[in-house]
Amino acid sequence: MSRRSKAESRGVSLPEALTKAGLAPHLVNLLDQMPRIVVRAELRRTFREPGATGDEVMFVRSGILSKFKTDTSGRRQIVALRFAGEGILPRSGPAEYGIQAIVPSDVMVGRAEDFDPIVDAHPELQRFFRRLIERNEAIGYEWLVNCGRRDSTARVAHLLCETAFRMHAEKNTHLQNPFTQQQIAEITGQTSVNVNRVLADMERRGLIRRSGREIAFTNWNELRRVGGFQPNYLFSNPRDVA
Amino acid sequence: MSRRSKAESRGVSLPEALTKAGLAPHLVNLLDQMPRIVVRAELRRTFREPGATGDEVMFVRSGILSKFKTDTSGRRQIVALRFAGEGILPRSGPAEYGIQAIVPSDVMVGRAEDFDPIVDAHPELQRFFRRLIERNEAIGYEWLVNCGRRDSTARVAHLLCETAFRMHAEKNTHLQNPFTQQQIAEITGQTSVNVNRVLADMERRGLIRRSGREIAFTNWNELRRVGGFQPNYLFSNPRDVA
DNA sequence: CGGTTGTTTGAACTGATTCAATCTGTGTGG
DNA sequence: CCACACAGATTGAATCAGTTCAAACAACCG
Repeated sequence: MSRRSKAESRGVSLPEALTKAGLAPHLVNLLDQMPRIVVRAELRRTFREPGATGDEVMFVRSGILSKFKTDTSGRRQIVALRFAGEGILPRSGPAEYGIQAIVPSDVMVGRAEDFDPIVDAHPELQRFFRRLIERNEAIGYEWLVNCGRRDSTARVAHLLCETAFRMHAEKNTHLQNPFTQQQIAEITGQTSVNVNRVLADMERRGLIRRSGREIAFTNWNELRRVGGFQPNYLFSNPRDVA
Repeated sequence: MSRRSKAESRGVSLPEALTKAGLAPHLVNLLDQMPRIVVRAELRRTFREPGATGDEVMFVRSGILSKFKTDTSGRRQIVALRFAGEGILPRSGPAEYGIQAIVPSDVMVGRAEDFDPIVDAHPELQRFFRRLIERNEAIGYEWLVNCGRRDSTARVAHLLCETAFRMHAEKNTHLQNPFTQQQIAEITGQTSVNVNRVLADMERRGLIRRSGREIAFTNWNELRRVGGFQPNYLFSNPRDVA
């Protein structure tokens, strides 16, 4: 029973997510009535290969998807994450990146040919999705700062803070950490060995406490400071910035 | 005479750029008739502060603009570039990044309130700008791979290749390098001291030859290989991929 | 139980930073 | 035309953060 309840109670429905993001009810309905299928993205299996055509809309009902690219020497870099309630818009050509699940995920997949006409017909929808795109752009820029300018501890700290925010971890006291250390390495541009040492160090310094995958934030403010985490960039709507 | 001809002959007109990017003539005209001003972005002066409202469209007539962010400890990271013929679309809220010129640049600035209604009214324009946005996204992802996964030599080599492409350097034989070593460092996430050593090393290895700011590609293929540069991500239109 | 995935640890090494000094080219004003 | 200022490029030495390689350990699952 526990597995089933986890997969479903944790899920985010499409209308729920769209409404919370500020979309008007009649437009929510319009999108909700689009034909689509629900696909399970399994662990350790590539969901979409790099180069796959981008003629799909995706919505993450539960779990987490990652976009990744692979260096010529085969080293993998995760370039974006999509948490439950977030999505991936269609592209006009093939995607340069692949898609893989971080944890087993339920993904709603619709066709671009159904999606695009609806959006074309409603300027309000265009503005809505433009805001989401802007948010993703802002996150990408922040990740570049993370990889380019922060040291290894700060990078991990920043990722933990961002993840807690995007997963709506309750009051930032603890986080059911979804990542393996290898995945943290692939996001923050380092090796899993070093991630391990960084996490151990953060625990020694009293920033977090770990038991299994669960991470307790024993000193949230200090963790934010260490990671240089300023959550402004995560709010797609200017109204939301406190 | 040489200075004047450089500033003007190198400039890219808006209709020229839009047409080349595949936009239909009547839509090119529509955008070209928008009210706008031309502003000179000076060197070493911030053109737009981080947090400035994003209610402007910009088009780079000549020169290069950079988007940058600053870490909490004050270290600067350049997160995107806009070469002549490229632009910056309006945003719904304040921008998280600042804008600064890499070299003195002429920028056409229009108002979002003039721009948005035109785009709203023409689905073809929406598709057009969506493709440009997708291209910028792809470049951002590639930069993440660069910072996260490649060593310092590869990062610089990759940047040089990308710059040669985006500046349409003739047949990839040489490049009027627009960057200071400090700027290369701010793009590739390292220190200017190391960039200096990397460039010297690349010259020693016969990949490039330098005289002043001019860089000659003495071994373009090897430079590409070292930088892991696969230019696919730079083509906004799938047709263009050779 | 055996197999697999992920975590932890150690030791050696290396790539990149830091700090500091020097050098070069260019533009400015006297 | 020279002196000076200034931005940028170059170099050296010391240090350090992060990688690499290798091995051991823990947890989980069929």
